Parts: sequence; structure tokens; C-alpha cells
Amino acid sequence: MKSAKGKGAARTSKEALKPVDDRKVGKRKAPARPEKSSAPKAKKEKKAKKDPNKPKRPPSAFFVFLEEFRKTFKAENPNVKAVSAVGKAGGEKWKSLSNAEKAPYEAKAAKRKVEYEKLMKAYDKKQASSADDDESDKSKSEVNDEDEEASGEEDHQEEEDEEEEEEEDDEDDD
DNA sequence: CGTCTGATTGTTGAA
DNA sequence: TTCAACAATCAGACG
Repeated sequence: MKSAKGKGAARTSKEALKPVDDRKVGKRKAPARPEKSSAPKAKKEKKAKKDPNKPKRPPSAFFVFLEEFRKTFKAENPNVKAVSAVGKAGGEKWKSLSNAEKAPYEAKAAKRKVEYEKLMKAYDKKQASSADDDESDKSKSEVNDEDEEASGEEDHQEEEDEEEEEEEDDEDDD
């Protein structure tokens, strides 16, 4: 451990064959630059292209719950500075929650997903535009650089009441 | 100074 | 359908 930054590769090499049970996933950014030195120039015509505005993945219900949990956890454990501590505690607590309790978190996560899809469309367009070799000709023709929600558009403005309470207290179905 | 790590689970995107 | 990687966090640690 320690400085073995070479993590990128190890992260899923053999584990790939093994079931996903071992979620030893903590690693991130695998494909991007496991080697430290070596000239990053590489240029590679079209590969390893950084995303100008790649939308980040929407936080799962667990993360949504974690966000709140972190505050609570840190509030009672200000001394704890290890992210892993919150992760473990959060994970444990998360499993302790019932469907009904996770419902609000999932609802939020679901909403995130919707927004994410929207961002994806915008991002997708950018890629398309970029895909084109020469954009100078068409110029403004395709998509504007950044429109986003700027104007009102058809914003439905969520009026969600979160009244999807279908819970029949059937948590312990097992 | 910058990038990476740890640890959790869920979700998403690609094959 | 299945795999693999990443999403936040926060401070420490290494280059």
C-alpha cells in the first residue's frame, strides 16, 4: 500500500474473473494514466480525450444518504477524519435502513438520474459537434456551447410532494 | 503544488 | 446480461 499508485491495473485484473462479491473497489481512474512518467503527450489522435464537460454520475441513494449521514457522523465524531470511517459506518447503517427509509433517498437519486440524462444529452451533443472535424464552417449551426437551463425553457419546476408512500411495512420480506 | 489513497454501496455505461 | 469503473468526502502522503 502506501505509494503503490499502480493501482489502476490491479484494481480489476484478477478480480474480474472473480465474482463481484469482493467489491474491493476503491480505486478510481483506472484507464487514465497508471504510469506516472512517460510523456503524456502521446497525442493519440483520438483517444484519452478529456471530457470538457462530462457530467458526473448521479449519486446513488446510498451517497445521498451518506451526505446526510456524514454530517451526523462527523457531528458526533469530530475527531474522526478518516473517510473510511464514515463509509463503514454509513454502509452499515444503510443496510440497517428499511425500504421505506431508503425510499426518500432513492427518490432523490432517481431525480438525479433524470437530471443526469439531461446533462448527457448536452454532453452528447458536444461530442457530436466535436466529432466533426471542422466546426468552423457550420459554426453556430449545431448546438451552442453552453445553453443549459439558462432560460426558462419548459421547466416543469418540480412540485414533487414525495407522496409515493406505497410502503406496506414489508421490510423483512426475507 | 498536485494527485492519489482509503471505504462504503449504488448506479450507470459499455461489451 | 455482466463487468468494470466511478460517484463524495477529507485529510494525509508522496512526487
